Amino acid sequence: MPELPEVEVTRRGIAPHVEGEVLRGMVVRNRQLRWPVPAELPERCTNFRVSQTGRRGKYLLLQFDNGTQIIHLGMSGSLRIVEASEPPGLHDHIDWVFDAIVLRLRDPRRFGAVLWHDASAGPVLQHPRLASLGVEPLESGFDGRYLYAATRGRTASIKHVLLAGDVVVGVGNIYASESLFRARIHPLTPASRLSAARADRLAEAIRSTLLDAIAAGGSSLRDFIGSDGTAGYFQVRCNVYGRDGQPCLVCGSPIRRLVQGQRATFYCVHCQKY
DNA sequence: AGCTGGTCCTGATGGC
DNA sequence: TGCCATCAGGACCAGC
Repeated sequence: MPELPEVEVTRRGIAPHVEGEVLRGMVVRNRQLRWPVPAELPERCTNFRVSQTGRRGKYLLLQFDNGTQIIHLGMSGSLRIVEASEPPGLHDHIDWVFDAIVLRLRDPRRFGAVLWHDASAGPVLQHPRLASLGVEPLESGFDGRYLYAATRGRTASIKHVLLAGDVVVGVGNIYASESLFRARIHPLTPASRLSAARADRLAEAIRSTLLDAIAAGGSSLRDFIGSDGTAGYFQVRCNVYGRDGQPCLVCGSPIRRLVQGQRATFYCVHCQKY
């Protein structure tokens, strides 16, 4: 579930509880996430202070003075703030224990990850998982001009290129469909065929779609903390995603579903053009 | 049984 | 031929 907005809302939700706090210990009940949690990770950070939280794409960063924990929520991960006395549930794999609260990771499918980047290895953005990521969609480097240039020579569909993450990060399967709907671009359009004007439209659609979703999630932050972790996930009312067969909210034509690269794509046959 | 929000890896393909 | 970027598919896992 977590795409960029959910990760950003998670970051904002946990930040007031962990930034500036000293990590007193970690409880790793199951190391077998996407990659094994490094055995030395807890001792590297215990009794170190979280200087700040950060985010790169869908990766959440816990920065310590001696390095950074890199957390990915995968398909089913969630973080929440709980009381130390709250017993862990099934799939609650990792606790970060602070003086006042516990930060707890739940991840049933275990596609998530918790990695360590030591400060001695240089800036965390040079970590192998982060080094080749595309630009941040909500930062100034992302605009129509960039998107246009970055899609030249890409024969794959624009939907596929958005999901690939090497051009722009953070756009997952839901928001890819939603952004393409807002930009009125058919998901099967070859990326290289986007005109400069349509690249402008798409870049703006991606920004506004993600910002709207963050705003919607931000309004549920109170529920996010201390809940079962799922309340922090939200969907802005989708225009197309999951609405196969239902009428387009703009023109009334039926929304269609197709499969691209084993992922479902939803679009309006009438509003979205090649 | 088949579907589900992510993304890494491998091996194949194509352009220069 | 070799190198590189890109592409397509499979893999990981649990819950509904």
